[in-house]
Amino acid sequence: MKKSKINRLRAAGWRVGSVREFLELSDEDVALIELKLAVADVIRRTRQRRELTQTGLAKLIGSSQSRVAKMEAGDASVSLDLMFRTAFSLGLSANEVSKQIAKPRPARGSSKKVG
Amino acid sequence: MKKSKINRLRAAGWRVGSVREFLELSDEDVALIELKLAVADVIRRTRQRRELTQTGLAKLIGSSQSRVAKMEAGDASVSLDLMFRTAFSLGLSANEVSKQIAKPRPARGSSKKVG
DNA sequence: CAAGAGTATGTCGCATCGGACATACAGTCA
DNA sequence: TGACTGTATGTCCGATGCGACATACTCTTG
Repeated sequence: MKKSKINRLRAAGWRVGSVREFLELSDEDVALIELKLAVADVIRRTRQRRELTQTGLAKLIGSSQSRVAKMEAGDASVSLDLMFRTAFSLGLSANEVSKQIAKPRPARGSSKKVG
Repeated sequence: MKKSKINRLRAAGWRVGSVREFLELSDEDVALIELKLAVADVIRRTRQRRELTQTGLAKLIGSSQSRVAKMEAGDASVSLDLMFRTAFSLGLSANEVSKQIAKPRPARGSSKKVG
């Protein structure tokens, strides 16, 4: 295993910095992961705003609910290509996605703190 | 063949709209292709600004010159993941990439006109 | 012209991605 | 409690991406 579990960790509230040395992650890897997580968040929020279920979105993009779930979880098995394509299917433009990403999101998951 | 040749066409100076009906391209596909082409441009310009050859950049990202060439050509065999990772390796941040993309680039390739 | 540097194109084998399916988990309602 | 809806997780296998290599093209320099 190398980057198969990173997203899980990060999604669970870990600060990336804390696992970076432990796993072998380059700066670019970290940046890419954070980008994916940001896009994942945009997708989830947009889907919810559109009042779509994961299943509904899956149908919209010609995929399955599990893919959507993984996508929103920032799972390593999902590419940026699929994420952006999905965002576009939700009616977002590239610029809109960019703006949503730039904007700091309200720190979800405040429970599992890290020392 | 479906989307294997699109980039070539587009890169050769075609307006995407003109081939859209001919090939079976959804709006999302088109948006994704344009995004890739935009990122490709950012990469090329940044590489040149850093006075790197494609071979040099390839070494930098642990890949080969041919990959870099395809990447900058917006070839369909290159993922957004690789492109962003490359942009990050060049020292760009996600926001910097976004800004570069937003900014309209100066219409490269004025030779092979269409129509 | 030759030689070299830089870039482009095509292909191959292996690794990863993606849709599908099964199944588990979390909430809600009666 | 059971039934139902929505979400998460794990796995399979066909499809696609990637590094590598060969090779061709484009310039420049001599």
